[in-house]
Amino acid sequence: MEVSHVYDWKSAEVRLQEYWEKQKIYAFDPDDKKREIYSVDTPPPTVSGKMHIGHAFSYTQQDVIVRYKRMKGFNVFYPFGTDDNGLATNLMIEKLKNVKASKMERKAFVKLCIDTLKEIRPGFIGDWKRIGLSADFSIFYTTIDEHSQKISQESFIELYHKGREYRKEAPIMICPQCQTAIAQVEMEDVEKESNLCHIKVKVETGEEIVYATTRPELLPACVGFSVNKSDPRYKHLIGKKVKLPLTNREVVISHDDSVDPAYGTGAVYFCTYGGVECIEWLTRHPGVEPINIMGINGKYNEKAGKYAGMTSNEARKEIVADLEKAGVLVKLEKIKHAVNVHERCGTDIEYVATPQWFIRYLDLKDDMLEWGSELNWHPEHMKNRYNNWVQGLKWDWCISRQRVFGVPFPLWYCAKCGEIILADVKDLPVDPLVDKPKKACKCGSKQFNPEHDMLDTWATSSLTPQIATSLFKDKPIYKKLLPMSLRPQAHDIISFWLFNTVVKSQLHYDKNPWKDVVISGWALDPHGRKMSKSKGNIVDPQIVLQKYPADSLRYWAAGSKLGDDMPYQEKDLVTGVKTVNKLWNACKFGFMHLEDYKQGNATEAVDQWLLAELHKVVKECSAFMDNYEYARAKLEIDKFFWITFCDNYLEIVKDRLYNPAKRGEEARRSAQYTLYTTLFTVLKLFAPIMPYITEELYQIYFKKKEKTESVHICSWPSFDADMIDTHKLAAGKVILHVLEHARRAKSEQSKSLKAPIKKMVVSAKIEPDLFSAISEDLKATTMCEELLYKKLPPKSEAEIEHDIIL
RNA sequence: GGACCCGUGGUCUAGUGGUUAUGACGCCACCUUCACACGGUGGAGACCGCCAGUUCGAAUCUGGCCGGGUCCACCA
Repeated sequence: MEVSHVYDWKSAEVRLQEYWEKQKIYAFDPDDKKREIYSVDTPPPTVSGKMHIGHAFSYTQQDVIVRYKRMKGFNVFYPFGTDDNGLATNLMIEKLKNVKASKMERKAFVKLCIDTLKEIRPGFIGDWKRIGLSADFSIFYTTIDEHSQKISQESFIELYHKGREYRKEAPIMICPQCQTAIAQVEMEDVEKESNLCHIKVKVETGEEIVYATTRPELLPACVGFSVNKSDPRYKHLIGKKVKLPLTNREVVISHDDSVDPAYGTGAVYFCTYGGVECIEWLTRHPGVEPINIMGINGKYNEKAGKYAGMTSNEARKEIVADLEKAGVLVKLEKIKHAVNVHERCGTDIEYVATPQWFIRYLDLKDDMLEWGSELNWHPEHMKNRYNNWVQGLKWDWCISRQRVFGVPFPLWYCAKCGEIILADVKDLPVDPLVDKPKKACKCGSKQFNPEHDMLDTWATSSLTPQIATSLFKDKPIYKKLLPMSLRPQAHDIISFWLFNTVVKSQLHYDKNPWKDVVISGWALDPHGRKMSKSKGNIVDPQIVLQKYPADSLRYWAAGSKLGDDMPYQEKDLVTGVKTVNKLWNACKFGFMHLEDYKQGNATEAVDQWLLAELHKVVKECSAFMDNYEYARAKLEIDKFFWITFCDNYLEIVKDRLYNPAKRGEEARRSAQYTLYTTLFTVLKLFAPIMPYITEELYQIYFKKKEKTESVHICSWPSFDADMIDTHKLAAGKVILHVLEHARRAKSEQSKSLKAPIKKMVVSAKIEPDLFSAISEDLKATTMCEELLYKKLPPKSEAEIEHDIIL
C-alpha cells in the first residue's frame, strides 16, 4: 500500500470537491420512494461581499448535522440559495459600480444589479463549497430570481384575498438630506448636543404650564398634549384644553403612561411626527388625526404656514425666534441625547407619513406564541427570544419599502376610481412599472397607476421553504417536503427571518414550516468581542483557508455547542490540523498492516476490549448526534481515537503485527480485523466533521473493500449493546493502568519507554484467565520480562494494585 | 428599562447534585526516529466570580450581589 508520507490537503480538497460534484454524492433523489426525507431550510447568505468566518462557523455546524442524517440513511433535501433582493445588495452594487440608485432609471438599475450578481455569485458560492458544505447545489435559488419573485408575489396576492393585507398612511423614516426612505440598518445612534426648549402655554382654566421639547419646530403639527395622571402638578388639568402659542390652535390635555414626570417639566406635546414616541402616542389615542406637515422631500408643506418650504433645521431657528418674540420661551436647556441619524450623511432622520402596505397580524399574538412552542428549539432557551419579540410587537408588519431594487408589488391602482387591481397569478412574476393589467377596471377605466414600492426583503425570504421545495412541484415527492425537518440559523435573526417564516407558513397553510430549529452562535474575535469592520478585528476565512485545511476550520466550528458564541483563536485550528495528520498517520500505519487483510474476527482479549470501547463510543456519539449535540459527540470521538486507540491500542498491537512468527498468525489476524473495523468506524464518526481527510483515506483504502462511492454515503456505524461487555471493559481498565504505571516508572527515572522492566506484579479483580489472555500483549508493550498476577478479593477496597521493578 | 445567556488552571473550554474537576494551547522535564516531533511519556498550574441558603454532600439546585455579552425597547 503506497500512502504518501504527508497529507497534501491543498490538492486533495480541490480534487475531492470535484469528485463529490461529479459523482453527485450529495444529490437529493426526488424519485426515491423508500428512504425517509430529511429536509433543510438552508439559510441563503446575503450576497453583499465575501463569506466571513461567522458563516464558516454556523454553516459548518448545520452541515455536520446534515451529514450525520445523510449517513443515517435519510434522503437529504439540502438546497442552497443566495439572498440578493435586499438593501444590502442594493448598497453593494452602488458601491461596486459607483452609481446611485436614486439617480438612475429603475429598470436600468435593476438590470445592473442582476447582471452584477450573476458575475459575482459563483465566486461567492465557491466559498461555501470550499468549507465542504454538503448542500445539493443543483437545487438552487436566489431571492431575486423569477421563481422567487413569483412565489413572493403569489404570497402577497393570497394573503390579500385572505383579508390579511391593507394599505394605510404610516410614518416611514426618511433622510431629508438624501431625500430617500431609509431602513433601520442604515441608521446609527449619535450622541448630540441639543436644546431642550421650555415653552409656556395657557390652559383653559387660566393656568399657565410649561412643556419641554427638543423639536419646537413641529409646533404646527402638534396633535396632542399629555401629562402623567400620577403627577400632582397637572393631574387636575387632564381633559382640559390648552392653547398652543403662535398658531393659537387648541389641543386637549390627556394622560399618557409614557410621560415621565421627572423628565423636563413633566408635560409633553406630541407632533406628527417627532419620533417613535409620537407614533406610539398616536396609536394609544385613537381619534386623533395626524397633521402631516412634511413631505417625502424632507421639507415642510403648506400646513406648516409661514414655515412651509423649510427643513426642520431652518424652521427650528425661526420658531425659536418667534416663540421668544411672543414671550413664551421660558428657557433653552442644553442637553445631550442620542439621536438617530442616517449613517451615510449623519443627518437627523425624519418621520413622514406615506401610504404603506401591511400584513395584519397583531391579532394573532397568542397564536404566534403557540406556534413558537410547537417548534423543537435547540438550544431550548432560544425560544425566549422568539417569545420576547412576539410579546413586544406593537405594529402590524409593514411590507412595503420605498426602494428601486427588489421584488415589486404585483398590483396597480385604477387611475379613475382608485380600485386596487391585482395581477393574475398565472402571469407572475410581474413588474407593474413595465407590465399592464390584462383587463379594464370595474369602473371601465383602462388607465392605471403602478405601485412603485418594493416588497420588504423579509416578505420574500420568509418564503424560503416554499421557494426551495416548489422547485420539485411537479414531482410526487413535493408533498413530503413540507414541513421541512430543520431550520438552521444564527440567533441574531430569530425575530426577523425565523419569526416571519413561521408567520407566513401559518397564514398560508395553518402549519409550521419546519419541525426542528437549531440556532448557532457567532464567531467572536480572540478576546470574545464581536467582529466588526470598525473594530478591525475581522478574520477572513479565505486567508485562513490558504494556511489551514478546511477540515481544521470545521473541526474548530464543531467544537462549539449550538447557540454558543465562540472566540476564534488560530491555535484552535492548529489542533484541527494535528487531528487531521494523526488520522492520516494512524491510517498509514493501519493500511500498511492491512495489505493482506481478509474478513475475520477478534479472537484476542485486548482486541475484544477495544471493540467494546468502540461500540460504547458509537452508542454515545449517535445519541449526542440525534440530539444535535455534535460538539459532545466530537469530544467522545476525539478521546477514543487519540487516547484509547492511538496512544494505547496501537502501541499494544504492534508486537502482534510486526512479529507474527513469535505471536502466531491468528493473533495477527485478530489485530487486523480490529484495526480495520476501528479505523473504518472512526473515519465514519469523523466524516461529518472532517469530510475531506476522511474521504481521502476512505478512497485510498476502504473504497475497494466497501464498494460505496464515498464515505459520506456509507451508513453511520451501528453498535451492538452485547459487545459493550463489562468484563472486557474491566480488563481494559487493568491494561490502561498497567501501561500508565509502567510508563510513569520509566519516565520518573528518565528512561526510554523501550527500557526493559524486570518484574511486574499486578493485582486486580478480573479473573486470572482473563488476565493471562492479555498478559502477552502487556509484556510486549511494556518490555516486561516477568509479569505476575494476583486476584484481589471482591471486597478489597483497592481496585488495581501494582509493583514494578525496573 | 425588559428579556435571555455566560463567569471553571495564564488563555480558550468540557462537565448541570457525590469525578483524584475534562481537554486543548502555552510552560517544565524526559524519551527519538520500525504511523506520527504537527509525536510520545510524565509534571507544575483551578479557593469552579462573590455572599447566603437547600442538602449527609453544591462547580452543578435556589436567592441576592458583582462582572461580561446578546437581542429588544429607548425617554419628549
